[in-house]
Amino acid sequence: MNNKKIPEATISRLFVYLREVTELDKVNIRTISSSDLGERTNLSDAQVRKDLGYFGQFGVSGSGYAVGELKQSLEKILGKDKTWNVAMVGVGHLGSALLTYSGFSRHGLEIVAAFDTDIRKIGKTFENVVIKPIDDLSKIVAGKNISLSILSVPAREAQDVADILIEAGVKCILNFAPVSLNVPEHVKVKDMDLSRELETLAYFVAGKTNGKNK
Amino acid sequence: MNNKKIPEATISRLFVYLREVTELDKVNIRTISSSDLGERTNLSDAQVRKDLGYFGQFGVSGSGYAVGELKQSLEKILGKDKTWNVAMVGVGHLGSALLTYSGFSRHGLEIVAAFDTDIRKIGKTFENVVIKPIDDLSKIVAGKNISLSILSVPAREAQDVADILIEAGVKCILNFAPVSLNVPEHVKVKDMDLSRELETLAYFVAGKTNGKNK
DNA sequence: AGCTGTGAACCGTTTCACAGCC
DNA sequence: GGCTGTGAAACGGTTCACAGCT
Repeated sequence: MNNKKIPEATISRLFVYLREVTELDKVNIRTISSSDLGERTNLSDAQVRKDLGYFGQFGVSGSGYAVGELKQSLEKILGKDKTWNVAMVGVGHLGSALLTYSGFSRHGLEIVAAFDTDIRKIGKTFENVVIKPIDDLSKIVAGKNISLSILSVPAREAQDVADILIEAGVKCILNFAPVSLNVPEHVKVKDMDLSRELETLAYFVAGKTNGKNK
Repeated sequence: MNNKKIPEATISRLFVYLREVTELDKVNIRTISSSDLGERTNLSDAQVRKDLGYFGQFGVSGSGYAVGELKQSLEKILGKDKTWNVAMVGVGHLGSALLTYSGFSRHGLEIVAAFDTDIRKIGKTFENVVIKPIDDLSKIVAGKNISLSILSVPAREAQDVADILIEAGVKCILNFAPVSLNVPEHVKVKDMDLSRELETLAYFVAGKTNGKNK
């Protein structure tokens, strides 16, 4: 075992290993080595072993990891026996697309509430979720014990809405608004700034390639 | 000056500084110190100075950075005088939301082509972009000199489509499919695995908080 | 022989701390 | 006095390399 601090990147990769191992299990592959698993996930064998090593020793020297066991262990570690209630704030193009995205619930993430300021949207239903006004956010988030949220409101409203979410007890924000949110220590934010990510990628190939002068 | 290798994280933050400086410029603030800029972006003053330092010395000791100049310098560094053609592949809920998202073009990213396999979608138009079959991808991507792409197809199709994109000359993929894509050295991929990001956030607050047992 | 688990080395990035400039 | 620019130190994470298990 090991009680050192576990890198966030390791946790994130654990979900990737679980995904892969689940596939292997489906096709009845019983055993996988760190190097094979690394190849399937574009990671090094050492990386795979080190990541798994944080949580104990479930490999077998000489043969690798038992797929079924590894799958179960990862599910346990990652809390796959739980479901999470998620609040969605901002039901524009992106927000409504995410509301109808089935990928979340497949991973134990249930969007159980959605909010918007636009009166024309309030009362509408997407995938069994009724859009409510932001004024109701506090009560609903507390009542449904929601600690995860997705923020897809326009940039200028993002900080205000984040404040309301945090005040209501939300602990995590997946932030699609292109702004730097100010949040207290105990709240985790992950920025999903699509334009910025794409521009950053572009920067590194810009030499060889072909943006056009305006 | 400085010709050391520049971290990707630095480039990504440069876009954040530019965003902030653009706001400051709008409200006629003429000067900003590294610590003020750091506060606005939730970064340390040292981080701000080091990032900017990679590209020369545009600060003024004792008073800080001239907002207008810094804005221009950042625009130049980041190639904001260019526009980029982007191909969108997979026009489901998410893909069509992204097609109608105005944030991209505001940043010089023009979605100039969109593709899908679903015959019912082909020929439809979103924001002046006509959906074409994947079979036409190669020709169109080459013809329009497209080096950036957004991949929002189902997981099982993602690798095949990525191969086609790369074969056609695309250099960057913003990947919304929850799979580890195999790509050659010269192609850059940024994974946008929404469920994984949210689950990873959840993991770190799971102790204190309240996922429900299934 | 094959493969894991893990200290140690390495590398990239961030933070510190201070000399130098305005 | 205030703030930049930047080497040096610290940190965090990845890769190496090998002892030990099966």
